Amino acid sequence: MVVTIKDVAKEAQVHMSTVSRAFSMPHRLRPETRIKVLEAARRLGYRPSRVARALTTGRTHNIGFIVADIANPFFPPMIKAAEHAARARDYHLFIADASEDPAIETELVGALAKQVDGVVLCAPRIANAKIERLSEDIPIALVNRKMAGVPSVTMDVVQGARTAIEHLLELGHRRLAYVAGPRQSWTNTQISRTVHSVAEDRASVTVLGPNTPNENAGFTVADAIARAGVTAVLAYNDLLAIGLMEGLHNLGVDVPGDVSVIGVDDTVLARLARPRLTTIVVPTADAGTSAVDLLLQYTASDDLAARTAGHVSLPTQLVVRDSTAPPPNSAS
Amino acid sequence: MVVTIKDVAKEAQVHMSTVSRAFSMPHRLRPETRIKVLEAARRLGYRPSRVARALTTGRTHNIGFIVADIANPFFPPMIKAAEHAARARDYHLFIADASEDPAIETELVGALAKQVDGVVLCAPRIANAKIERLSEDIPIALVNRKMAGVPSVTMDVVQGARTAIEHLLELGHRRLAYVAGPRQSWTNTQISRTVHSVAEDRASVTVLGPNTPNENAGFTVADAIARAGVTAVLAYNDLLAIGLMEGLHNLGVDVPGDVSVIGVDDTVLARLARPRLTTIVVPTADAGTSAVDLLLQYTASDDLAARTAGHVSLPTQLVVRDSTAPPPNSAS
DNA sequence: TAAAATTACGCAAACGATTGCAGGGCGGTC
DNA sequence: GACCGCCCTGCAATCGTTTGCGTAATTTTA
Repeated sequence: MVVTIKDVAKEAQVHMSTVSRAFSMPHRLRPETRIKVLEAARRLGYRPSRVARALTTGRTHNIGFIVADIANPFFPPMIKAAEHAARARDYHLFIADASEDPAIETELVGALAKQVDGVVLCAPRIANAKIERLSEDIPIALVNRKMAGVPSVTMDVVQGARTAIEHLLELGHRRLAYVAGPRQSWTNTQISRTVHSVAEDRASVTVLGPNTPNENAGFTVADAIARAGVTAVLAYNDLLAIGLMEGLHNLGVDVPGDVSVIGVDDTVLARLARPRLTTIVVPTADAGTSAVDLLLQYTASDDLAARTAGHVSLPTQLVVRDSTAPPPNSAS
Repeated sequence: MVVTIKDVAKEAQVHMSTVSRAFSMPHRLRPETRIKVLEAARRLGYRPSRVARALTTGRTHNIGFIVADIANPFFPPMIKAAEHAARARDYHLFIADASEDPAIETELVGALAKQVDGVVLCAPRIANAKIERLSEDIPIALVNRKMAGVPSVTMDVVQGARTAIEHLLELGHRRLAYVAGPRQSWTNTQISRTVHSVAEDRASVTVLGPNTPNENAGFTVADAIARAGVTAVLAYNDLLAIGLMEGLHNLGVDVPGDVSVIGVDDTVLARLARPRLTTIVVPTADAGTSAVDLLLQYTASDDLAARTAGHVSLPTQLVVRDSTAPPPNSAS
């Protein structure tokens, strides 16, 4: 029913191995036989079986791509870019959604391991130690996490958070809050540290969290923010920030009149929200592309000892919109 | 390096075939040997190779999932649901992004065909005839397209569009516009027809398009809308609607004061946009789940003749928010 | 033009599982 | 107590490629 290499061999009156070579090492064939084979293949509509090929070569030409939550608008552009990059190199992408759960995440790399050449973990929620262990079984590349010996791409959120806080300080804010994300998130740690170190003795900072990074959690935390007596807040991501803004609006707290809000990611939502959200732009698409590049580059060398784990750090920047303003009584 | 069925066989002192059976047909084994094997497998950390298994059985336990544009917020919830549904049945998902291009879409199913048991085409942009041809090579399930002999799930957008238009008519609008989506989109055809048939002699309807279904296109079309002298518009999807609203705002046209706008999909964006977008809610997640269910059910029977292509139609409904109001001089 | 070097291609053994077939052991029946 | 049948497990072919090895064919070199 399906046409195999053997059919092509018969059609072209050569041996299977010659057909195989016509595809994988064309230059080792006499031009006329190569043409004869390719012609026969075309005639029969032959497509090599990637499965069979994978079995002998040990390379599936597939990549696993695990994200915390596909529905979080932070990820789709990254997935899209990664998928295109992979395809350009004749790779295909398995997508899996870990539902923000470390256990599922771990399980997923195990499940995928046998049918991919490597997996990229996006914003992983699992511990470094476990990643280390997993990466002994299968090449792993990380997005938004940094680990020695593991290829990774991070977004320089420290830089972004620094300018964000400086922005708030310049506006005159002295009582800040950080609405934290998931505890296991590397980005969360980075931002949190930066907020503290930049504010230092120039402003107080209250931390609220950890939170699941979605709008609901943001909405819920609004109450605590209102009571915390802060005039500005940086949220772990846009989703939390937007939920928070809704929550505050709901409580009659004006943004940015009473409280300024800054998000992170610059997802589509940020421009749309009212007030338009001041946020930190992160290059998600670039991250997706770089991640598959690094992974492929890492898996390229066959002897494991020689493997070199590249790292790339992507710049971020603050985009000021309408959700930030001077604190309430700064005019008085 | 990797542990194979042979290693387990040696460890458990049985033949490979016994190991194989311990997994695929446990009941055919004496309990003690089964335990012995499973125990050995566990000790060695054995995981069957899905690749090798695929080669003999002919079933990869993978599904291809092709969407027009991952970055369109319409798709992520669908992908997420589909991925979860697939995983629950021990299937994995290949995601591919066709970039709204029929040629790429066709190419993708070809590329994926050899390593999946079937592919679901979401909101396909390719012609029926071609789908028909493709589905001879590989089982296909459709989302938002209906074809005899091909499993499919559609969202009853006719129902949704009807109520949307009725809503506008009730508000008093008499000059309507439909901002069309991609020509090849089945949904687009459905909506367009419905708009005409419902409006009929109760209102005029201008069609603008086709358009690529993104915000940019919506923004661009604003000018034409402003000039068309219409008081209400239904857009092919939320993206177009939101872009249009921005464009109108930019031209000093008030929504909904001067022009009412309705979208389709109820993506996250609809609630966030200002004014909040009146739109047609479509059950994307259900569609994702149903699609893989139908596909798997379709591929279940081995003899092709007996295959039966199921179809499910999912209900939609209008959610009225702030982007619709009576036409301008209805008060005068 | 014969020997040497190279090239082109066939042969067959993998890769890691599944599965129809068959044989050995054991219990039940007459 | 011999025979029949079932249950359990081993044997080996198979899925569709790749690839090291060898040999025949061709080209290069002297």
